[in-house]
Amino acid sequence: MVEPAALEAKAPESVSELIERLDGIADMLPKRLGQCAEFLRHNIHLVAVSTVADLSAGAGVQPSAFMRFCQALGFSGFSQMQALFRAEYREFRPDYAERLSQLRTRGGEGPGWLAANFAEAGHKSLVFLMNDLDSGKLAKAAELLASAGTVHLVGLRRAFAIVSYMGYLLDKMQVPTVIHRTSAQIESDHAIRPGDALFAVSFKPFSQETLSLAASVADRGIPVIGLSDTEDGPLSEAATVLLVAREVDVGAFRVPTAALTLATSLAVAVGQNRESAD
Amino acid sequence: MVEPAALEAKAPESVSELIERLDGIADMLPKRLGQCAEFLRHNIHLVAVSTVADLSAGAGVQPSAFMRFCQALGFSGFSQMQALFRAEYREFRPDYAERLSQLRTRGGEGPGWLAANFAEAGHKSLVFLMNDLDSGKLAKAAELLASAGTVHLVGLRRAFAIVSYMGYLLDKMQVPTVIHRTSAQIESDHAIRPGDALFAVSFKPFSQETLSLAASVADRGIPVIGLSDTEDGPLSEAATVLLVAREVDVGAFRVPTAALTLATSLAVAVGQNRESAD
DNA sequence: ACGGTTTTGGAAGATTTATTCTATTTTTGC
DNA sequence: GCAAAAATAGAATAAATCTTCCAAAACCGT
Repeated sequence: MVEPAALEAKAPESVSELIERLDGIADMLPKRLGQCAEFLRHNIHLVAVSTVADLSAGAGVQPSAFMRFCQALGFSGFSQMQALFRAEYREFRPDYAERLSQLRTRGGEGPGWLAANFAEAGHKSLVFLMNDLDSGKLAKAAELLASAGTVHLVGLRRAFAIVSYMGYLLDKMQVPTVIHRTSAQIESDHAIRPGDALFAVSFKPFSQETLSLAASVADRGIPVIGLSDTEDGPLSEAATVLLVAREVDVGAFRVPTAALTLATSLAVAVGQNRESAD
Repeated sequence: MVEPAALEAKAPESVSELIERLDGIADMLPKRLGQCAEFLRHNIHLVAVSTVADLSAGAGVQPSAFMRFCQALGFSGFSQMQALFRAEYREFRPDYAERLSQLRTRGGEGPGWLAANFAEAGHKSLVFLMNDLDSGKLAKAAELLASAGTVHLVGLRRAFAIVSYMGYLLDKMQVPTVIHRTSAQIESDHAIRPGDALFAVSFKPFSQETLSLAASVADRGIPVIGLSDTEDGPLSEAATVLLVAREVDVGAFRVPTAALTLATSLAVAVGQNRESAD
């Protein structure tokens, strides 16, 4: 490889910059260096805590190849690249770990300890969300809801909080929205008309009412967007698009962090889609 | 220092275990080793990405002192201790960074990008929560709610999702609970009686209805536990205990991740307090 | 204040880890 | 299919990092 001196002259100064460059040159990299790029793409977080030997082994190349890869990225060597990741790491979690471990060890019970556990579970849930998220599905869901006349929301028990927050957001963005099954049985299913869409939220153990509403609406050919904590639950049959948000439990309890994050993203996307359509 | 051979024989096998041992021996450590312990307590997250030279400099001691410190903890040396942290690091963020950066760099808009931003904001909110959390206040709040006859909840607009999830949890744990201001104005403030307690949630811009309910209840000498996104808002006057959960915004929007996590912790703590009181 | 014990600082030694070099293989252009 | 260029593997070298050692200092009980 001939290095285009002018172009690669300076090393990336942040991880984002690095990834940008990585994507830029990934296609024109020779075989072994390509392996390095591929491996890095999927294991970029390992750089901060690994040696070249580890990483090159992971990528299935010789240490020297990985070395050349670092230089192709514009670094003087591996160490300079690693320094970037270590710096970012130090910044990203100021002293959360400290706080967490203090709360965790001091006693091992009490509300503070609980909060620490829920917070840690929340972190993990968000990680899972980002790993599993199918942004194509999310985009499709946003599209369906954006083109609906009225957005109908349904979700009971633990799912109700999700639905109510989504209702709040949609209303704030002036999207016509109705939350179903709140007070008694007043809201008739017939309020959901062709041209509308239904957003149904249900987690294990599924609430029969939500499922049957989703099923009957789907039968009438109206789009149903589902949100659940599993791919293959009963919602998957009725739903045109099924979004999944797994949560990490703390004992018998959970905070629906991932679901709420996903639902909020969806609501905002719907609002933006509508706006640009006007 | 004489090492009590039998006791310190084996090295900690997890970070929690390490911290436990650290707290156990912290008091009986000589000066320099004590400095190491103190520094580690506050910068424990640095171990994964630093050298002994870095850490010993941070603690203000010689590298050899830090070395002895590691051994006092039961490790063969610094490397063994560091391996622990690196292993935990690898687990804790599987490949979230990868996912995030992919979504972040690919395009820079669309629902997937939104979700990535909200997820990142969620992480930060949880970090702030753990840093700012006053576990004494949280315990006090749990105590007040646990000793109340009926727990009354109020929160409108964006706060309603928090309140409804908390209501769900408390109900599930058989704590007598009422959510106020849902359907019309039917629920009279007079339903809140001496011996009860009110949990009021309100974020900027504050909802007048929530505030006035909280104020009138507080006037009658009934405990009010507040949850807000700021320390010095109008809720601080009425509230016996005020909990704070700051959230990181994404543009004009936010996911109430921290507030929901805090509220859930509180609800579970209340449930546990009640149970043990029965 | 003294002798024994513990702790410390600094430097020397051992080990791991990063980096470079070169012969060999693979690819590329013609 | 051949020559030139590029890329690679593996070993050799250089650098950094960890670890041990020991003389000097601080501490402690008497």
